[in-house]
Amino acid sequence: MEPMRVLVVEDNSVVADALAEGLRDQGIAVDVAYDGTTGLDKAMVNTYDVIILDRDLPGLHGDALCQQIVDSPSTSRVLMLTAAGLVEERVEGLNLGADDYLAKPFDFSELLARVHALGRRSPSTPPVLTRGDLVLDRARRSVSRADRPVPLARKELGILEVLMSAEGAVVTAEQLLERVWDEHADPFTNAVAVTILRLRRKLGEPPVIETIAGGGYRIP
Amino acid sequence: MEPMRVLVVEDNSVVADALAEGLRDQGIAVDVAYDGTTGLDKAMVNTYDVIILDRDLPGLHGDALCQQIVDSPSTSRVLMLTAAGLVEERVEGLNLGADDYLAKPFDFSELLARVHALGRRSPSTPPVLTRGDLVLDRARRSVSRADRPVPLARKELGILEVLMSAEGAVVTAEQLLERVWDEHADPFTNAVAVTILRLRRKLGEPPVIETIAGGGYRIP
DNA sequence: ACGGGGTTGTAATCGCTATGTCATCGCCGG
DNA sequence: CCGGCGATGACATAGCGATTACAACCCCGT
Repeated sequence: MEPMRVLVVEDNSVVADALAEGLRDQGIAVDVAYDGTTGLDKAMVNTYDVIILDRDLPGLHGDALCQQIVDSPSTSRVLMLTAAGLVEERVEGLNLGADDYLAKPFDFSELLARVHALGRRSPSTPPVLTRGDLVLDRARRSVSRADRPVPLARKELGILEVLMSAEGAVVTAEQLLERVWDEHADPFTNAVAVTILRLRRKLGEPPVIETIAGGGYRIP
Repeated sequence: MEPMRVLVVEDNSVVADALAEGLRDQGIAVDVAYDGTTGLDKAMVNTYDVIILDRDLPGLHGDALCQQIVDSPSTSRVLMLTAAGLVEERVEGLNLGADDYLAKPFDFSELLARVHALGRRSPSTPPVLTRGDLVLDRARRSVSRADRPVPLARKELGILEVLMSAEGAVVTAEQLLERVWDEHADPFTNAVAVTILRLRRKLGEPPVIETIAGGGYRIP
């Protein structure tokens, strides 16, 4: 399954890195931005399920950032971290369109619970993807071809999910790396190629995944 | 969809009525009790998805009421309102079986979010679940396989209940943690794995619970 | 209060397989 | 022929889930 994607925007690098590490331990793909401007860039370019946003940011303030995210076509949910647990702060954040709040200092497990809660609410793509005789049922993490079940490993399923939801468009190996692994993945790896190979084997004949010379894959 | 059913138990009638009104605005069916005894009566007679319970009640104390509700065959979730945000209060409440807590003063939207979160996990599901030769009777808290009774411990039953009501969908270990334990549970525990193991043993052959590599269980 | 069976969580270990690395292969275009 | 890119095969291993053993705890009756 495609992992949940989270962006952490926090200027204190110690906090940011600790958060990122903790979330990654949970199998979440995490990107980090140490200031608001970078955060906004990443939020615009990539697609995240949840954006964890420190309210007190140097440069571009968390409130402004939040508003921009909400106004953008992005569907990301925003979890705002506030310094004090004041009710007024919460209300302000609410008005700006954040989806949840957490006052520092917080318990990591509580943060985790909320991130998952938000991720679950995230507008989910259709539960069942279909392409030709291929069917991918997200809820049961199962794939079948011509009514025959095809057992897949995690990354294989992730790749197939991305390719199928691309609706026939070409997806570069690099995009696959970002979405199924995360942005910190070694750019020189050929893990994608290997996984595509194994995926093709399991899916059998006739071939479903097409290679586009010059760097990309697609399912027509 | 059937509306969510909520009971508010709160002695301050101003607060109680405000809450009720706010919840009704959200399309929730709300009953109100202004003291613990009445609250208990209603809780026993009707079926609620969520019971919002003021801890500090005249007459029958909130703690006692909570315990009675939890011990009863009712499947209602309890959201306890505590006066102070003291950690001790929170821990006590959870030990008594409350599913969540909220410290006064609270933001209404936060209360709402939590009520929905709790309600989501307490569907007014059928009283008897069936899957293959497995039968789970919620009211009697009993399980049988191929007409043979299978005695189960509480957590085991909880897990089985979640899996059976998932209708063949995959449930992640983490979702099980949230629903069978509570949302503040230690995310690094392997309690789920152990309980699944014991559950499998008691259920015998052939295996009912399938493991989906990549983090999940299901009953096909 | 006391004791005991049953229940539950923790931690250590085991075995397996999914996954990544590396080296090689094969094809296509100059 | 050669250079480059993607496919492939072989291998090493990290990490996950299963399992075991144990300790803490809870609830019940005496």
